[in-house]
Amino acid sequence: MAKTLYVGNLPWATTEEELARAFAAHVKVLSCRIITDRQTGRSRGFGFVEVEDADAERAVAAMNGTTLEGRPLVVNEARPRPARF
DNA sequence: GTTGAGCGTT
Repeated sequence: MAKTLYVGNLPWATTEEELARAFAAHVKVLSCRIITDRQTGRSRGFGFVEVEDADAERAVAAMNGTTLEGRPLVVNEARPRPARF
């Protein structure tokens, strides 16, 4: 089982690898995805991290409020997406 | 070459 976490307030130059490393230091990161602008391909400043169900709250408590690259991170549980038909 | 509140692709 896995839960998706919303990570906001990310620096423009932050990559998935850096985000995964930051979370991997506290919890097990199953997958990570940085949302990039489809038009320009640049980072939108936020992303999503997929972690274990039991590690979700731990990841939020460990990473939420911390600073990455000099910017305070905002970590919360991602909103459920409407399933596609 | 920029910006900064916000929830994403098959």
